[in-house]
Amino acid sequence: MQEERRLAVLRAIVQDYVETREPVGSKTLVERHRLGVSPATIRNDMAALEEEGLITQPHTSAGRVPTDAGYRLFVDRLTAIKPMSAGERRAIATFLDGAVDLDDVVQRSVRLLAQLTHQVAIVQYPTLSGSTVRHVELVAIAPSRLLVVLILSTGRVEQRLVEVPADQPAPSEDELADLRRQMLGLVSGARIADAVASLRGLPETISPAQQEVAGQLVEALVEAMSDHRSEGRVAVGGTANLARFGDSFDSSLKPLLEALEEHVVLLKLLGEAGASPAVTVRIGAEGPLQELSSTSVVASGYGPGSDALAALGIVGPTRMDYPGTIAAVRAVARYVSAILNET
Amino acid sequence: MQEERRLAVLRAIVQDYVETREPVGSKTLVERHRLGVSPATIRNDMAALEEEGLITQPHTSAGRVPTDAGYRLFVDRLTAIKPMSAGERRAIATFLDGAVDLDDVVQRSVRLLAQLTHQVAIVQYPTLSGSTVRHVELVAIAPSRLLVVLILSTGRVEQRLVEVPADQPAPSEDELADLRRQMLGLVSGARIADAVASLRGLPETISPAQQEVAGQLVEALVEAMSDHRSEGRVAVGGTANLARFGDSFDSSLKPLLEALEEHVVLLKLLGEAGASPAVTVRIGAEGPLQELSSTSVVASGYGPGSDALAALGIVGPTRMDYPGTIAAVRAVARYVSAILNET
DNA sequence: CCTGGCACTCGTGTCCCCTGAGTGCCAAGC
DNA sequence: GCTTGGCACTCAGGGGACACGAGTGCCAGG
Repeated sequence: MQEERRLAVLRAIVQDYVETREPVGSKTLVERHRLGVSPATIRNDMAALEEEGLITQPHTSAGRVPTDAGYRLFVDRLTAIKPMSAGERRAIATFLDGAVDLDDVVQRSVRLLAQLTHQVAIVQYPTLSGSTVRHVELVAIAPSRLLVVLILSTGRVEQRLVEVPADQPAPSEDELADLRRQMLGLVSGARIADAVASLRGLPETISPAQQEVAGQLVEALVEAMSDHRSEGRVAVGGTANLARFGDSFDSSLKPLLEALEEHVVLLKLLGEAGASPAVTVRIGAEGPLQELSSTSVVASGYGPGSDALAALGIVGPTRMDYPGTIAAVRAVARYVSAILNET
Repeated sequence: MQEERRLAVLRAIVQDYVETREPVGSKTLVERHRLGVSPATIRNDMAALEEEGLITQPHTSAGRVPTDAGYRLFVDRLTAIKPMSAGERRAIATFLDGAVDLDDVVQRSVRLLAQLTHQVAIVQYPTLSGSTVRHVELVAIAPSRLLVVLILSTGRVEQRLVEVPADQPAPSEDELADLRRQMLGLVSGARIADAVASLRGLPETISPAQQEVAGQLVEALVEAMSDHRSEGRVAVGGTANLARFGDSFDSSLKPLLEALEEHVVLLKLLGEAGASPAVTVRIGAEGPLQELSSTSVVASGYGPGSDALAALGIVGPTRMDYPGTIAAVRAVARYVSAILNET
């Protein structure tokens, strides 16, 4: 009974604090929320909540502020994710549907997320490892210059140039076509990880004269498949929203800006969110970086199919609108996944 | 005679102000620089410099601060660009030489610039329009699916997928090879702008049966050539350096962050710098954006050949170390140009 | 033309006080 | 047993008074 009201008080504190950015006192609380009791009662509840470590007061004569644990409880139990309005859904859909290719999808998603949440948005490019091979093409650009093209199920196209060494015979059109057929047979439709394994064995089955060249081609293809750069690539947007950070400027802005430059760090921030299509919330010091202990991360996996391919999300102050943010992240993740499924 | 000393005073003021970030007074000036005269004399000079609009005092009882015009004069006449040290040159060279492709060159350049200047670095991807066509390739991925590959002198590879409509006959291998030969004849080695013009006339010379497909292929090629996205793409780095901005945080940080998100705005900032391989300095309100009136831009064109292809540079507070920054921007532009020339 | 001296300005830091928001606790009431 | 009004207490933040000192402009003498 009182327990219920206490949680209601916590919810009210979180909501008010997020909105006003100021420690919230017992009096203003009863004024703004219909709690049906007097300030004195609220004070008792607050004392209890503080005892439990859910709220704290910056200084003696100030109101209360949620702790990380307070936000945690709020997120886990006190909030129903408010669904996006029809208008918002439509806006998301039309905005993302205009994308022409994978890169465009990612870039639009970042903008969209930043705009919806008013936070810094991060979108990881879909990793190759989870996707499958749609097509492989070999092209002789010049007698001794071969272009290897790899097309993946995500729509990504990778290409590599291969130079045939001067002391090697350049493969003929027919030989090339044959090689291509063999490659396709091995990898078409296969997942990247499997494709790499199959390819490794290919050169041995080829006529010795062409083994050298085939080896090089396979090498290029494997490299394209395990391309580290696109594997770890992320897009960042909405950094201008940092200007609203306000107070915690000096203390947390610099490490955050530094983190945003380092894609590796960002991937660490998104963390295991990429593993599942559910929204993950990391509050304050729960995150992997102690420098960012006053920021939270709301992230979700996305990708075609039910197991996520990559992650997207936002970074913001612990004092953020969690329900709205979670809803936005979830919505964008779903729409992007849907789009990736179509193509 | 006095005129000379006045300029020396201006130089000293700029140097001290940049270093200390505080208005500089007559007394500290004679202490730090061997000007050989007394503070009173300096005061007279300062009054004259202020009369000319080169310096100003924030408030009556404070020292002097350079105006935009003061910085301008300093940059134009009072500073010899200090050459980079041998160590720095070597560091630049080795850092950039490790790049594997064009994107990598650009990304490394951004990091390098940011690190050298401690400012926010901007590097424009080389525009296509100035480069020439090295090769065109047509590949039938499936009977009704053609891949158009365009390779440019800058090393950039663009590709487009073309679907042959169901009601059209798919071109045979021979027809495709023939079409490719014709295309190559028209555009190989040509500048993008010319190539686009030549291609437009191609379909008319083709047998009517294939005109439709040829037209689509030409369309895809033209689109790849005038790809707006890569045309205007820029890389940004070193935003963490914004944290050092210090005082002018609130006023100029937000617009700057916003500008950094908008690539179009960044291109405007770099401005005509891309037109020539010389270093351009834009101080404060000289720039195109009044919101950024307290920031300066130091930029330079770069690219293979003597006429620049794209621009790179840095954005920072008007109060910056111009000689060092100019030297760094120039050095990086030259090295990047050299690398583009090699490949 | 330079220099030392001098009066003047004014931003900044410090101390102090006051106000008001907010609390904790207690005794009375439902 | 929870709730409530009352009350004393704490303390951050704002505002005024004040001294300090950096820096200036001007003037008269070298």
